[in-house]
Amino acid sequence: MYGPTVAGTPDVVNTHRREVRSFPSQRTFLREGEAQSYVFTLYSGWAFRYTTLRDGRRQIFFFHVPGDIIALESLTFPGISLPFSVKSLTPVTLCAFDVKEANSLVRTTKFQQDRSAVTMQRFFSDLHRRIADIGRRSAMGRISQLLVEIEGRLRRRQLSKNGTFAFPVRQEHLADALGLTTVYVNRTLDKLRKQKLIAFDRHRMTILDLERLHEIAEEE
Amino acid sequence: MYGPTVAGTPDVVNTHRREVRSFPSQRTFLREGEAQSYVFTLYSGWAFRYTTLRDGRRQIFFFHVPGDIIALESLTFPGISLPFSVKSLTPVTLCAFDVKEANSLVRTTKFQQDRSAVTMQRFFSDLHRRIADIGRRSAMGRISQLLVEIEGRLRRRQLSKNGTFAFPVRQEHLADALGLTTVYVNRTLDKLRKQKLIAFDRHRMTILDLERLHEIAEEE
DNA sequence: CGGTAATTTGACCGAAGTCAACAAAAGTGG
DNA sequence: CCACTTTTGTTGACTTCGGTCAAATTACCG
Repeated sequence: MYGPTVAGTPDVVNTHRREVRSFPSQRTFLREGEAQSYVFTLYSGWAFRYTTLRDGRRQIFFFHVPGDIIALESLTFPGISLPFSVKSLTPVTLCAFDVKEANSLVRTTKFQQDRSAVTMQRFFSDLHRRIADIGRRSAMGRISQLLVEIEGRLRRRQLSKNGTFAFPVRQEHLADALGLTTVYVNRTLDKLRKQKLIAFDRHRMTILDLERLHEIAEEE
Repeated sequence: MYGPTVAGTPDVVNTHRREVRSFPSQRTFLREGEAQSYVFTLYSGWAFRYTTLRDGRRQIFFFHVPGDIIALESLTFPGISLPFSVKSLTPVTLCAFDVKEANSLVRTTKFQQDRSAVTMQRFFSDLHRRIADIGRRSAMGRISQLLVEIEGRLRRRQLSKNGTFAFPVRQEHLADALGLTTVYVNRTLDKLRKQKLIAFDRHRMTILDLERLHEIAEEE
């Protein structure tokens, strides 16, 4: 259902795959504090990077969709210990690359270099935007912003058709990603639905009016 | 007053400085969207990276203290456009390095390599922690966490003595960094002061009980 | 079909925001 | 060095967005 992407996957994945690993849904497959000598791309499925506070509260930093590189940072700083864990949201298939080799592959061509620079730039940009969202936007703004971001990322990989895409994220995850509670996420989603901006059932999200949603994302 | 650091500064700064630039206080000297072919170290003074929302709300992502590298990301991804601006909080002196050269210098010795890996690791860790703070901690927790973080960073550079350090950050900046309002930052600082955890006047901060502050930072 | 997990709804609460006035510092020019 | 202005910080009264608690519904799954 959350199958492999084709066009959007960095070529490095297809030409120099090293090792494939699969995990079931809801499995933490990278743990905070570990140092990685591998870099992973998410071949199929969704995952998220997160941390857990001492009393169990959780903060989700980022949702990973098919085609994403999972621990980007260790690509350029192999051996650093990660400040987050990564957990699957659906069954996932990962491709593992030796950091050294992945690096030399990326550096091979100007095309690959630019492509990975763009990837990095988007990632950092999304991460910073998330901080601004949580720090300075209302619940409406945050949720809109996240939906717009994810729709865009999926679209580039042909995983969103007319604003409709598979969305295996529970309201609890949205809450943990956006600094809200599930109850309030629910009420806010309801508001977006009643305003005919989005439609969804449990597994499928449709953005009905991207332009207005984007407007709300920016203004609220 | 916010003078140069000695021991904590990456050696690369002292041995291969390229160009020195100075800016007055309150000057935005790196702008969002620009691509940098230089990497900067903050030789003296404080600065912060931030973004501004359409309606003027501001989110501060990170405070930079003397000895910090300013746009870390462009060290490994030269040419990416930055998702943030950087503004001085005091008069600052920067050392600019050509990215290419800085990189080859860093790669020269195992020592330098490890050192810059640790720097990166700390930076990413602080950035992720900030997200978790804003998303999941109370005002008390957020402010405590930030003070503990900054005291630690300054101490490693000998800029904090017995928990006392120069602190040219206005309450407005704390608010914009932590997703709060100045009024509430003020009340919360007052609470910390009344609990004898910190003391401060406008330019100087003293942490009176680091252990308990750290406890609050983790628990609230 | 029955049990568990996820969503939805209602009633109530409180942490943090808003608005506004004032006080204390810090510049600034004469 | 002092009046004057501007920035910051402080405090009070009141509001609100989002949280909490708890009880339905509704979806999923074996």
